[in-house]
This record gives sequence, C-alpha cells and structure tokens, in this order.
Amino acid sequence: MNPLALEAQMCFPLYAAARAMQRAYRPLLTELGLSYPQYLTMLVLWERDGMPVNAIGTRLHLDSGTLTPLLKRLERRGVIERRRRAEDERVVEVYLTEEGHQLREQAEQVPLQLLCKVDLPREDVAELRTTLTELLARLESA
Amino acid sequence: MNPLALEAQMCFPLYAAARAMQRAYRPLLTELGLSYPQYLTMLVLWERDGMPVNAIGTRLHLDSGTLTPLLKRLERRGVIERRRRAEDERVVEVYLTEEGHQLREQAEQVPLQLLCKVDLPREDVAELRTTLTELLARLESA
DNA sequence: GCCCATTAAGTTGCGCACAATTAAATAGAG
DNA sequence: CTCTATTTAATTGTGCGCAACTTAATGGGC
Repeated sequence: MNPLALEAQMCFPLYAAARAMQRAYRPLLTELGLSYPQYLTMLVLWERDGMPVNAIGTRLHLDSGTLTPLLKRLERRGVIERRRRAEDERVVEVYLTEEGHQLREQAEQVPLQLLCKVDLPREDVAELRTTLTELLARLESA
Repeated sequence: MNPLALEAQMCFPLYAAARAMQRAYRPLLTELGLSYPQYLTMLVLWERDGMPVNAIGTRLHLDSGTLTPLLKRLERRGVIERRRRAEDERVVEVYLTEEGHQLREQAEQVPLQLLCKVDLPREDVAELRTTLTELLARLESA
C-alpha cells in the first residue's frame, strides 16, 4: 500500500478523531458557556483550586501564550479569578469563583452524555484511553 | 474516582496526543516547508491530483473556511495551483505543480521517521489506528 | 426564458496553539 | 549587597478550525 495514504498512517485518524470529539462536545459545552479548552481548564481547577498558570500549563501541555488569553476570557465569563501571589509576584494563581464552583454540578453530566454519543464498549474506551496516554508519553519523551 | 478527572476521560488523552503528534511532525515538516494541515492536504493530492476544494474537504473533514486560505498559502508556497473548472465555474480544482510532485519524494521518508519517534509495537499502532477510525465514524454519525 | 432553490467557494470574526520575544520579579553566585 | 541568571506571565504574530454569512454559478420547475 502507498505509505503516504491517509488511512495508512496513524496521524490522520488521530487528528480527525480529536476534532470530531471536540465537535461532539461543543453543543454540551455551549450550554455551560465554555469552549472545549476552557472546559479542560475548568476540569483542572475543579480538581485543585488556586493553581498557578504554570501548573495548569504543565497539566494541559499548554504555555502562557495560550493560557493567558484563555484565562482572561474565563475571568470575563465570571467563573475564575486571577490573583498575583503575594510572596512571589511572578506567579498568578487561578481561583474558582462561586459561579465557577456551581458550574461543576452542571458539568458532572457531560462525560456520560458524551460516552452515550460515542457508544463504544466500555472496555474499548478504557483501552483507547490507555493507549493514547502511552502514545502521549512516548511522543513527549522523543 | 472523580468522573470529571482529566485522566478518567477519553477526551483529554485524545486532545493531548493529537497535539503531541503535531509537535512531533513539526521539525520533519518544517524541512518540507509545510504545516501539518498543509501536509495532510498534500497527502490527499498525492493520492489524487486535481481534486475540487469540496472533495478535499470531505476527505479531511474541513470546510472552505479553513481550506481556502490554506490552499492560497500552498499556492504561494509554489506546490499547487488553483483553477476554476471550465464547465462549472463554481468549482475550484487543485493541481500539483512540478515542485509539488517533487516534494512527494522528500515526504516519503516522513511516516517512517515518525514511527521511529513513537516507537510503539507495530500491532499496537495498527490497532490504535483501527480504533480511532471506528471512534471517528461513531462521532460523525452521532 | 424566468425565478427560485441549491451548490460551491470565499469572507468575516473569534478562539485556540505555538514560536519567539519581552517585562518583571526572584534567586543565587561572588 | 550587587550583579547576573533564572523563572513566570504577558505579548506579538502566524496559521489553523469552525460558525455564520456572502457571492456567484448552476439547475429545475413552470
């Protein structure tokens, strides 16, 4: 087979599936008033509130060039607050507002709704998740 | 486990791995003078030359809002030409230039180089590709 | 032939990603 | 204590992705 064929490679299905996933999330997230990357950022903050921009970036593999404007939009949206750390003025810590905390309850339903849309066997999903995480690790280290 | 945890969901590994893949491709594609989506577009054209914008879009799941400026950049780059179809002036057909054809030979090496970077067992890659294609199909139909 | 629905590309506007650079604060060597 | 290197965000510029809309050409009903 042609080694350059779209379907012969892993990269295109990965690219296409990632975008299709975002499209599947979009209607659900629109109800929350969040974009997909904003939703991921909120997931991080719901896990641990008050994280520095830096730490959020490490978690999501994003840099300040992406996060700074994204966080400003989340702040305008009213779900977070950005505060300079008093002991080290370089660091900006990100805190959930009351509205940000409340939004979590609405968000709880999202993952299940999504899984229904996908309708893949539970174990296939788990295995895909594992393999992708493995792939990610190898790509990061290379 | 917290259902909203990043690692509990499939969406984040998919998002992160897709971006890590693009980062892994970047240095290889920079040598060809192409971005990642431009490379995918060239893959489509190397398979079949002279495709209408529309058909390229179907193949890559992209619309004219993305493709039109991308194709203009590929044209400036000198690897393609855009020509209106004579029998139907609505259609723009995309043709490889001589340079575009030649670029294919350089590109032939890219997929293998990438697989080396990833260094996953051959059958894992094949299975991942299959599962992602399946996932894509289900997301598209939903 | 005329009108209207359809189809194809292009345009506009916004929000990521990411490279490269800048600005500001801190830490550490001497 | 001072000077320099490091760390952290922010800024700038480019190229996607995609929704919404516009423009232009075609086709089909009458």
